[in-house]
Amino acid sequence: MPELPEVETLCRQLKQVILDKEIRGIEILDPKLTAGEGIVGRRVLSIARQGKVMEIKLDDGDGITILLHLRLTGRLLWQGDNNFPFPHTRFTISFLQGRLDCIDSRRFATLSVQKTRNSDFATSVVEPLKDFRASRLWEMARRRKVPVKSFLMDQRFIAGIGNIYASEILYEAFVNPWQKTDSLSPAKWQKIEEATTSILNRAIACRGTTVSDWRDLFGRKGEYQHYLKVYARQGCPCPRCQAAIQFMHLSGRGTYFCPTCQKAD
DNA sequence: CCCTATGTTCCCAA
DNA sequence: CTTGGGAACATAGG
Repeated sequence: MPELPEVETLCRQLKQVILDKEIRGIEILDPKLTAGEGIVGRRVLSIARQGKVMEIKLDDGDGITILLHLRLTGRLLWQGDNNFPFPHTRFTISFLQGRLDCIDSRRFATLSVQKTRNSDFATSVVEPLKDFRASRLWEMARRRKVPVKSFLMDQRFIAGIGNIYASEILYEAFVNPWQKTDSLSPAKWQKIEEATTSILNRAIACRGTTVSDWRDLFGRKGEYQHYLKVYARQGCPCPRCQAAIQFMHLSGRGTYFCPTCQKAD
């Protein structure tokens, strides 16, 4: 469910409620999850995101970091009034001011606690809103023969783009999802760079895309679903040329595109 | 009962 | 080594 804009939304909202607050307790309700040692009594130093991974840094000399990946159906919900936990609540972290619940029907979400790493080593993984440059994409992709949609969604190369935004980005950039990365022109990479930046920023401003499960930290739906141009719109007219949006599988994932606007080079 | 699903990882075959 | 396909994980909803 959560891709980069959704995780970014949660990070920003979490800062409003738990930054500098002390953890009073943790309760693990799903036996699949084991982490959680040593966080009680610590204070939240910072909340950040790397791709779809949330990093909550806690203070102390040997600072530790909570790492959370929500996978497909994970949610975070702030319960300011100590309400009863929702069904499928997998763990809760309590503060004096309220409780942070992780709800996850399919139980794919992962939680871990690690010693805080000193600084980010120069990674080769691109963060779309930081160092996303067409030249860099070209450099990574020029010797590969994967479909460009698979490349955009490959977290080893680019952090945070999932199935919804990959379809939207390629539509916006006039790129065919099946086109192999080694055959994309620099001009197309430039289009991809621009589309990615504008779409992800707008989706963040909309607090994410709610097509089924997604809710923000306070239980509200996002708004970007109103701006989707191809995702989940098979048969609808293309906003640019009126051709029917098509749906096909690519590497096992539903892929939406305009057969007219997104022809391969 | 059938199919689908916003993610990731692993196994296997070409 | 690269790439693609399929299954697995576990569950809800149409």
